[in-house]
Amino acid sequence: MIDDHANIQQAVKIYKALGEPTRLKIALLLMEEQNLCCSAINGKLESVAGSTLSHHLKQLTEAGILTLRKDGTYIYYSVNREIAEKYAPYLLE
Amino acid sequence: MIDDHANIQQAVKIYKALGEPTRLKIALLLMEEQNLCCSAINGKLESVAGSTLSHHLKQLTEAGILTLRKDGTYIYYSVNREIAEKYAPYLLE
DNA sequence: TCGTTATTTCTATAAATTTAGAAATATAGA
DNA sequence: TCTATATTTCTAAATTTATAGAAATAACGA
Repeated sequence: MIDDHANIQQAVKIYKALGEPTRLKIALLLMEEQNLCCSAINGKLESVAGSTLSHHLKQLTEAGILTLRKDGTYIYYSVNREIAEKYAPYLLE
Repeated sequence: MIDDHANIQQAVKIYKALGEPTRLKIALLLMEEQNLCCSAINGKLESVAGSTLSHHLKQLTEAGILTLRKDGTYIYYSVNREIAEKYAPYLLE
């Protein structure tokens, strides 16, 4: 049955998160250079408001695509490679 | 550079297509059983209007996830395995 | 404590997407 | 040709999503 598929909802979340240009670029950026903080990511994207970036990072994180590490005021993001391999190896190219 | 990535737009299209529950289910259905026609697919989904299904199939096809073969009045859909492997091996599980 | 920087939450608006009914198109068979 | 079935296109309504400004929260260093 189709329901054998582990958690279709989770997969939808992952693909929805990656199916938006800004978020896909964020994921690709983080594949090139792990452990970037919000403002570093923002510096590499063209004109996105902080609040918008925060919203995108939240979606990517809630989908499990990104992990984060807090250090003081900063939050460093990285790609979860296991998720990328299983759901979107395109990111690993 | 991030732009080394072949056709980010195409990847966005693919992930956007898969990031919607009905469309992801269609793709999973077609992994189980290739060469289903519109109405056969519709019979396996709960209550979707024909026009809605048509719209979803169009998106999946334009993203390259599905291929089609016309035979008379019928159109048979299948998953493009190369695309699935590269972008969404989750489908192959 | 104060001021600065990093990030999030709240709120509203604009844009995009999902959905389906109705009409249109296409093809097969009687 | 007529009829029935399969699928698409057109249109519009409802829902969701992306966006950013402003205010809020958090943590650092002076």
